[in-house]
Amino acid sequence: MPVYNPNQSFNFKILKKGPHAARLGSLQTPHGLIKTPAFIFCATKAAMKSLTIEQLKTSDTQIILSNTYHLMLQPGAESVEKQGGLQKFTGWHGPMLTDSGGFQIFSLGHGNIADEIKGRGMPNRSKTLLEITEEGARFRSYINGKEYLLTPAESMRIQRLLGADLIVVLDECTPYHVEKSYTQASMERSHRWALQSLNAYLAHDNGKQKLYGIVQGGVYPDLRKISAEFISDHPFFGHAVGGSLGAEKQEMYDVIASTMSHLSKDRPVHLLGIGGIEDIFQGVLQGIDTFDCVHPTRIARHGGALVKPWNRLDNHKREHLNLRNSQYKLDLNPIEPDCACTTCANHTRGYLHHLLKTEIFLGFTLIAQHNAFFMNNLMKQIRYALEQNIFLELFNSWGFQQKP
RNA sequence: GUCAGAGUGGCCGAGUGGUAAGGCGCUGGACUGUAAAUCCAGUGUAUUGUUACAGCAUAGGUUCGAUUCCUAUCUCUGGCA
Repeated sequence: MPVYNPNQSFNFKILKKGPHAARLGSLQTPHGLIKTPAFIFCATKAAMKSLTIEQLKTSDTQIILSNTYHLMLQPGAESVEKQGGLQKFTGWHGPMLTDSGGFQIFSLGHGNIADEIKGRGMPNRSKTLLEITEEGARFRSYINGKEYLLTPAESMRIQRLLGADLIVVLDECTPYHVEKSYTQASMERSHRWALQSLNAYLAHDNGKQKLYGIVQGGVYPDLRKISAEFISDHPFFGHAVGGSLGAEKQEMYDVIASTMSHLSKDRPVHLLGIGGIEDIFQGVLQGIDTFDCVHPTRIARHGGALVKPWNRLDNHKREHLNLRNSQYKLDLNPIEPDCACTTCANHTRGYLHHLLKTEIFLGFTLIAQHNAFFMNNLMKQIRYALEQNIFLELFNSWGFQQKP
């Protein structure tokens, strides 16, 4: 595990170029080196749900992220700062990223992504996003009802106190079901917020953090071009691709492709919120360097274990097994026979099924550990393939076809 | 033995002279910058389904109609012997 080195500055190197826009790289931070392409696990409230730091290390995790919004409400940014910053607070001494709260401007107003895309709204839950103005976003705390105004400068201040290596500008993650005119106006406001974030960041720059600018523009190629060029034109350390990526996978891949074609090529690029297996392959092919997603850890808590295509018994549409299903009750196989994780080494599907049915937390932990190992191993294989010039062979061997 | 109370779907548990609420369980599904160990749907039998037939311990009875009222029986719980 890398140790914090204040003299170690940031840099991003492209070590090798792969097919299409794919690239192998390294991202140096004061808390350690991240080999890219890499996956960032979500420890939103400064904790990986159901996994310990030790278990994260065991599965070769490189970097985790936490969230400005959640930590602002509880325990408060000052509290984390007084306790030594996120790394000391969590016990994770490797690289970290914090999200700006921009996604909560979406999720606390519209619910989760699937619900918004499918038009299901937010059943049984009142909106705690009160309004979005030029100044920022006003929220009502779901903990104590107190109102908060999150502005670009405030997000930068909080992220500075939290102390992650990589931080991102405040933006609005645009929904799918809005008019193009809304997406455009939102994008333009996010651009203004990006500059305010950048200025606030530069005013207090202490060399310990680097800032990512976020590309918006929804599913519209012309807006993505404008946004990508805007972000590229300003001195952000890295770029992130955010906002609505569409309702279907092909639409997402098209949005990523059009965005990437207009971004400057020398900075690290993060794809916000994406972590499906195929999505990662397609993203890498388009030049994405880092990904983050709640999916591997969330589905683990719902009984979902990630599996490679050749280990899926019947349903090839889904990238995981639902171990709650009765078909696994007496299954003596591990989640995957060819997996080297500790869960697969020691436990059968039948046992994991039992843990899920009896609601023993260990079940979530064991599946989450498999999923964490799976994701890190996937990225490892991708990096190896890029290094050995066999990325497309790997890509094809997993059953994916190049899109678009 | 006697007195009292109680028997409702796989389980718990409402309920009432007009055809059994809600949980749990079970079976699936969803989940992509985490208000998510959450949410959604189905769950007596037969048919794709409208529908048909069962059904509130068991057997009778009263009634247009009984899970509800009456009688007997069985079982359980508690008190007294």
